[in-house]
Amino acid sequence: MGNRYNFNEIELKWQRYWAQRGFHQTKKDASLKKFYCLEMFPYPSGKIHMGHVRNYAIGDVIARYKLMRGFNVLHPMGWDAFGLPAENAAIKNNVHPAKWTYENIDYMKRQLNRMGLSYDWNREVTTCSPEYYKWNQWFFLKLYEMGLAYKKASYVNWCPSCATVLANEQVIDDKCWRCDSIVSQKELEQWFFKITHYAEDLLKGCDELSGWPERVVMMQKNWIGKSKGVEVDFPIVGYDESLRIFTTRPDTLFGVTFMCIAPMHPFTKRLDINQPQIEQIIAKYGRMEEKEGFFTGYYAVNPLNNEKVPIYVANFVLMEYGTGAIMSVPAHDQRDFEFAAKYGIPIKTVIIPEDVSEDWRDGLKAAYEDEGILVDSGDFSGLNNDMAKGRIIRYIEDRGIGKGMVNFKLRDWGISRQRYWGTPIPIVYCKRCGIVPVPENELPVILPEDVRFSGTGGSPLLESEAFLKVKCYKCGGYARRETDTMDTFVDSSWYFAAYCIKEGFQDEDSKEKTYEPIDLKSTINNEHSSINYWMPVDQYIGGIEHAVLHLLYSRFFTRVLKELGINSTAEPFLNLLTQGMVCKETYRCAKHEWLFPEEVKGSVCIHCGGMVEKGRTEKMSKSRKNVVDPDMLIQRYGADTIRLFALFAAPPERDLEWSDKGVEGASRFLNRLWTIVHKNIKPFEKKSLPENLRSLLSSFKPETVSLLRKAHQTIRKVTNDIDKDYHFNTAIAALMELLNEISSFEMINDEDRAVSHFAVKNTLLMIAPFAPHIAEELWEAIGERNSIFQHGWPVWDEELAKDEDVELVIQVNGKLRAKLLIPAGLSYDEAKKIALEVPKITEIIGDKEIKNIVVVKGRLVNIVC
RNA sequence: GCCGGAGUGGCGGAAUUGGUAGACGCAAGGGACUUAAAAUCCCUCGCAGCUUGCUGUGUACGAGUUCGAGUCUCGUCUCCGGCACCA
Repeated sequence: MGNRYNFNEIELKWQRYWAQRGFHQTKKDASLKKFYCLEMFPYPSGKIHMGHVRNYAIGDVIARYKLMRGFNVLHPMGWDAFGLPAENAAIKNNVHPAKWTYENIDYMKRQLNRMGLSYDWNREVTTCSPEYYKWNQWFFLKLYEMGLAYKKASYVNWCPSCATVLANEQVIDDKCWRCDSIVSQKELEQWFFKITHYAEDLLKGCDELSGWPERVVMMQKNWIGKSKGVEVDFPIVGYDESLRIFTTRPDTLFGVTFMCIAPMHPFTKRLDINQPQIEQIIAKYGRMEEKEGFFTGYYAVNPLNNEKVPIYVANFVLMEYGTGAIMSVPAHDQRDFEFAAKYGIPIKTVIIPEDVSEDWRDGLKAAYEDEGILVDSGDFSGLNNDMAKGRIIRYIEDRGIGKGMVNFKLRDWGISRQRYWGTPIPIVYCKRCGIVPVPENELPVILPEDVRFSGTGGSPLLESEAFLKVKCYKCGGYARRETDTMDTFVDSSWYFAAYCIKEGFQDEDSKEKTYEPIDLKSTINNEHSSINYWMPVDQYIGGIEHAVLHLLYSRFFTRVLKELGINSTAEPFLNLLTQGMVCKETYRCAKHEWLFPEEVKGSVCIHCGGMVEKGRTEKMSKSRKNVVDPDMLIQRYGADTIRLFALFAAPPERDLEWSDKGVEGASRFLNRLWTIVHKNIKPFEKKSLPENLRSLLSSFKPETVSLLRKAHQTIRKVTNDIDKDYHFNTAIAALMELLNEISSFEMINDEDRAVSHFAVKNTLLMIAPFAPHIAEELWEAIGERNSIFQHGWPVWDEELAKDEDVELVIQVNGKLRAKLLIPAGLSYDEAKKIALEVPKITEIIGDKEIKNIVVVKGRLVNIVC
């Protein structure tokens, strides 16, 4: 590697330079245009992985670019530091979660700095520190006051392996999102945040998320899941009560042939119903393979046509949605159809297709769920079913047997976790006073450190007498502390606001005073607060895996912030970039499962000699043995190369296939840049372009003009590519093209040297956000004094970027037949004339009659004959 | 099943409002330098055919609109992602 540049030396040099000068700190001047660039903060698991590298490289380019564009840039970083792995490590290695976590943070912070990321570390937040989680507790109290935090007994998702409760969002295919264990149902007393209070608003807000990827917005909408319908009461025969159901299909009410209630519906306990059968259904809950149920022995009356219909218990009816009871219309609902077929329940058609020519009534094989005309539906017969919906709802409301209703799939957010390493919930239980919140001035409730980690399940907090025993804040009597901690998603639901405030004052008039690092209280009703200055986040960057969980919770919390008068906007993230995964090819052998590439010789497993099958490229993961270690790469190629490759190999939102050879390519490019600049440092001493450049242009040799033009075109292209959807890959490609032209350019006279210098200077400026260290170093080498980032982003001259000659494409009947260079700006008629004079074209046309000639100015002529 | 997104060389990927398909990079082949290798530099590179410069063909498949379609419309297939008994 003889003449390669010493990246290690220069990268450390500039990292020191930036750090010593506080280069990445924000300016405390509220009159400046701000740009808040945020990447999802990592969980301090030990080391950073390639996904982090990609995420943070993308964010760093944006932050540095905006800095060069003159924005006051907030680019912070922190640690999502509470969570289960720390506790598991404690059990396994007998090390306290705090120690484990902070050591990991130290290591990872060094790694991030080694990448040359432009973070303002003064604003670093660590969620497991009391200065941070105090405010989680403060939020809890506020939500409790607002009636948005409450406790209730409910069936919850229970992961037996993690010994904790999971939110609905954390259950994937009936399995724990973290450990893949089958999740069961367990009845527990839990704290909930009433996110459903904002269901309508969160849904409406989706329309404002124009800076988000469409599919993420769609996923949020689906998750909130609004449906409009009607609730109707069906009187139970021989009983003084009604069964209330919810339906979105009031138009099918006349086709009801049975009813279904959830196994956990209150009626199943109140009425005399076969309990063992219910138990059986509940046991299989969550893992049901087919529709099952049984007849309760009771009947209900359809209030619309007074028909008597049987009531079933059915496993597919959810207690948590609607009323926990449904009307069943097998003719027009596939699910009901299957249930009816299985249990021999009659099917009654009430909607027929408008085109009745087919035999719609005979041998129905599936439910008819499309539009049509109502039949056998009393006064509503003959109506279009869609129109009938509204009328039937009105009829129901007029008769007082039900009312129009909106339902959401979104459930309240269960935040209780039976774990140690999280924020203690600031509540005590008093025999006399019941649930008593910890008063605000007693915060934070500190997580005790002197606990043991046995690993036998259950929270270690239960064993800490000092923590557990407490005086009631109301009556002074004996009380017990809540031992559950909060879901760690609470921590990440507002950290973006914490960054804003960590540094304190924004301007002198502000009444905001930061007596402690994150004082949310001081910002209440202060429109000049730093939160209001920096929020919302202008660009948020992270993985698609948070499309519902974290992003939805953050939107919820930001609404609470707004209600508290802390923040003035309801939406936290203006623009969202969801970067793709980092993938790599995999290898597997029949005996030894997944293999590291080193374990494959030729196409044979080195352990057993068996044939190795090349697996698909998959997301890098330890289990697939296809990870590459960022430390190793930085050691071998330097941070600039890794960053450049991660940005060049694919557009940010797409998956990136890792390629060792591709990294070599990026490295080659930077080395080429290095040698070309160094080769030319002497000639560059004669450097400035003449003032009257344009008038001199005609005296320059064509190559010189061409390089000048290329430089201006590249500035235009790179700027547009970054501004428009962050197309870094094509921006880098354009810079490569420019460097190719610079390298083949021969300098003969002073103006050549000046133009070449101009091209190099701008190449460095444009490469700076991508590969900041080498850019700084070469910037210095060509004689510039200040940091390259203090220089503004280059601007192009539209005149100089204009092509002199353009290639005119001549088509005959849409087929490419000739190309020739013509001066730019020729008129239609001139272009036409030139095209018709090309010998080859006249030959092709021959004596055919020309029917039409289409001219696209400066591009092509199409002769139709 | 429903809702999204995507299909372009050996590979990653480029292609403004429809206007030269394959930018840039990787891999491959050839050459220069070298005792040799590495590094570097130069040339070739969608496929097929031959007269080596041209002709034909080509963006998952089939139609259509258009002077002209990777791009627009309809249909089909495949892949990926999300939701999945939500009444």
